[in-house]
Order: sequence, then structure tokens, then C-alpha cells
Amino acid sequence: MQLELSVDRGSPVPLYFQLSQQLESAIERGVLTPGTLLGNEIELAARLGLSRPTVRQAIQSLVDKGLLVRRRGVGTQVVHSQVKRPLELSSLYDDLEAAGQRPATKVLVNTVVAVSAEVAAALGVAEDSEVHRLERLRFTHGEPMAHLCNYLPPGLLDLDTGQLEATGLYRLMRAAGITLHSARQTIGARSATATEAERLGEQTGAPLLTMQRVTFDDTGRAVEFGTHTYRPSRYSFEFQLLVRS
Amino acid sequence: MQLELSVDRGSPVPLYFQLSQQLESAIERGVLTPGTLLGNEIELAARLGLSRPTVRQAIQSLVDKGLLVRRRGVGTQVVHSQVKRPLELSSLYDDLEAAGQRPATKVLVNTVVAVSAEVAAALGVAEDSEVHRLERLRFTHGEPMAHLCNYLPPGLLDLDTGQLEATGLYRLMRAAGITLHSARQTIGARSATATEAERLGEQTGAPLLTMQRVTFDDTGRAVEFGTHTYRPSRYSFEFQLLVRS
DNA sequence: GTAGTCCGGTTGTCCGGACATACGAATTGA
DNA sequence: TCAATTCGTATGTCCGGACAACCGGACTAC
Repeated sequence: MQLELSVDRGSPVPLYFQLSQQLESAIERGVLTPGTLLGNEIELAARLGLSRPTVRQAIQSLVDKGLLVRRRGVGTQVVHSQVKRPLELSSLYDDLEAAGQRPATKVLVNTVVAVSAEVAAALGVAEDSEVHRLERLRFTHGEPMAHLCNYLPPGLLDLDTGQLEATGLYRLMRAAGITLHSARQTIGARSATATEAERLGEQTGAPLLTMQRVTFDDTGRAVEFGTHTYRPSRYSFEFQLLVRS
Repeated sequence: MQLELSVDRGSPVPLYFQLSQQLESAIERGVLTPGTLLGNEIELAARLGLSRPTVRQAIQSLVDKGLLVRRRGVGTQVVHSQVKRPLELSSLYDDLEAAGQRPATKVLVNTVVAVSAEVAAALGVAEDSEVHRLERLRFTHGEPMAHLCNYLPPGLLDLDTGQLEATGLYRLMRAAGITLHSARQTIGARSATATEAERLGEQTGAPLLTMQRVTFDDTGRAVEFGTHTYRPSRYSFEFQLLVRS
């Protein structure tokens, strides 16, 4: 049997993208089982009425995602392992929502302050400028899970406390037309201070998972600097890595 | 002024790869400064005597690495931020060596044991099979930094204690012809038990950074399962993320 | 029986061209 | 003066073809 594939030339969606999505969904649904040979590119192109470069572009995008492996002289086959999703720059709020965790947010601080030296260096703004300062508690199932402290350059975004409690910061930024590009982050651990413990419902000295992140948009401007602390009993970082070749 | 670019058609190295390497090195050396327009693809192709698809392939690879940004109707420009290296599946040993930290390893355990249920599930081997069990301490500057506990499926690799103390596990696996493909990992934190604290020179109850990882080769076989604990005062995970678009 | 060689099949690389689409700036109009 | 339109230019998509490099199995020769 062969997979049902078809493309719609009337659609504004690129042909290679239509194809790669169909292949991806077939793999996800288990129609294309691990180890299956995809059949040669030439014949696949002929069957769909596409050119080989277009088919190759579709396949290549799935190879980049780690779903397929190509072997010269052999063929292209579905990768054998449980690749979920390679790591991407993600929003804690979105991650929790996708996991069905019903995140809730309480805004503790939402003001404009003069920058500290550390924040100025991280964001790349002048030492005498002002920045937005944001402090939030994130809950799941009514229990505190993380404390989020963020700084944003001035004039970038209107930060409405109501919106911040209803959704995540990244979503607000995207809605404001900011296209996120990359982030530099550090994950570590340390003991909770008394105030941190109080906030998160832990005991003083309890281990905390920490994350610092600077996020850049596509012009290279730093758009956010955050220092987060997580309760390790309720949260850990989980992700898939691919080997770059 | 224009960048000096040239390709060698006699070389077995693909043309697009020669070009992308030259561009990357130019960016790295600062010859191409952030924000610089790369000049249109057509003209670039003509100047090098290449076709546009070849030039595009070179540029695309750098876009994927996060070094360049394309804007339709505008051009391709060097990205503005301090992109170091996007996260890849890396070896602790190699990372430390690259940072000039002179890693040292002490092998505590190197035997074959019957699998536990947890390890069998992680590696995807039968419940009654045997696996290599490896326990190591990793030092920098004479101080313990991490405790590494690993399990490998049987018959995959000869594990020589001498070699393990001289280099890293991933290097040995690559040398044995295993091509690593992907890994699934979890980073968390917890308190040190008495024995863990003893091993790492910490106090009981001190916060530890933990990492669990299952690594797969390109056939989808699990080739390694590891449970690592790090001293947070001496180690943290640091990496660059790119937005998948 | 074993080693070396040949060959079919598949992906890798590269070409030259064509049209579509989006961005930005100059131009035009109110 | 300001908004809408036009237009040049760059990337985005797609085509059809060509040859090279590599893998694996079959065949052959020793």
C-alpha cells in the first residue's frame, strides 16, 4: 500500500510545505512506521506531479526536524526513535497550557525603574535609562510553581497587569509585532533564601532550579531579560536535542 | 569594499559548503559586521560564477545556524546579536576541554550488571538482559564537579577504564563507529543525600543540579542512559536557543 | 570459499531559468 | 501636509535536467 498524498496548487501554501506537513502527520499518526523507506524521490515527485527539488525541500525540512534520515544509495527512512520536539525557545505559559496544566499568574510588581548595572549589561541599554520591571508568580492547580522576574527595555510594550494575568509575556510580545529570534539562557540551582521560600511555599534552604534568559528579536535587540526560580518538585526542564551535522 | 570570496571547483568539498564556511568565518572574524547587507543573491552568484540555488543553499545553512536573517524585498543581513552556538548534543568532557578547564575523570565503577526496570525501560532492552554500568567522577582543577552514572546496552562497546579516564564517553562511542543522532534530557534539582554529598565534597542537603539523558543513534537505538549530578556552584547549563520558524 | 569487481539504484550536488510575493521608497493625489 | 498608489528590488517558490558519489548485492575470478 502507499500513502495518500496530494497537493493543492491553488492554495497559497507552498507545495513543499503541504507535502512536508502531510508526511509529518503521517509519521505522527503512525501511518509511516519507523524504519519505513520513503521510496525514491524521483518516483515520489512523479506521483505527485512535482519536481524533485520541491520534494527534496519537503524531505529536507523533516530531516532537519529529526524525523527522517537520508542515506545515500539506500533511501530515506523514518527515524526509529521517539523524537518528540526538538528544543525551541518556548514560553512557560504556553508549555503549561499545552500540557493541560491550567497556568495562573499573579502579578506582584509592574513598574518602571532605573536600571541596575547587571540589567543594563544584559539588555544592552544605557546605564541611566529606565526599564520595565515585572515580577510574577506562576501557579498550577492553585500551587505556586515559579517566580518570574523580568526586565524589558522602555517603550517596547504596554504592560497591562490584567493581560499579564490572563496570558504569557511572550504572547503579548508577539501580539505587539515583535518577532523573537534567539535567546541565551543559563540553568542552575541554588538554595532558597527566606523570602524566596516564603513566596514559593518551600522551606528556607530548599533547593531551587534557576533560569536566566536574555531574549533577542530578529534585529538583534535584546527585548527581555528574566531571572526565574522554579520549585524542583513541581518543574524540570525537559527537551529533545538533535546532533548538528 | 567587498568581501573576498572564491571557490575551488577542483576541491571535493561542495561549492555551497565552501561558500558558507567563508561567510561564517568572515562573520566570526568581524569582517562582516552585524547589520551588514549581504548584497543580492543574483549578483553574488554572478560574482562567484555560481548559480543562484547554490548560493541560496550556502546562505540558508547560515540562516539555520542563526547567523543571518533574510527579509524578502530587503535583503540578507548579518544578525545583530551575540549568537554563540545553538545548543547541540554535547559531551561534558568536550565542553570542559574547549573551555580550557582540563577535565579529569576517575572511574568508580565499570562492570556488567542485570538491568533494573527503570534502565530497561529507558534503553528499550529486555528485562532480563545485562548492561554495562559506569560510574565516574569528573574533576576540574582537582575539585570534584560532577558525578556521572551511565548505562549502556550490552555488546555495544568495549569500555576500558584507562581510556575512560583519558577521554569522554561520547568520543569513545564515535570512535567505535556509532553516530549519535538525538537525545532526550531532563534537567532538575534536588537535595544531596549523605553519600552524594560525600562524593562531591558538599554538605548533606545541599542543592544539586541533576540531568538525565537517553541518547539515540541514527537507527533509533538507545545507546546510552545517564543520570548525572552537578555541583551548582561549579557548573550550570548555558546555551543559545533559536526560534524555529 | 573468499576476495575483488561490476552494476543498478538512490541520494548529493549543481545548473539556468521563470514567475510570485513582499518590502521600502518615491511618486502622486487629496 | 498627509495618505494612497506605484514601482523597483530583493527574496520565495518551482521547474526540468545533468552528472557525481555512494551503498549494497550479484557476479566473477582466483
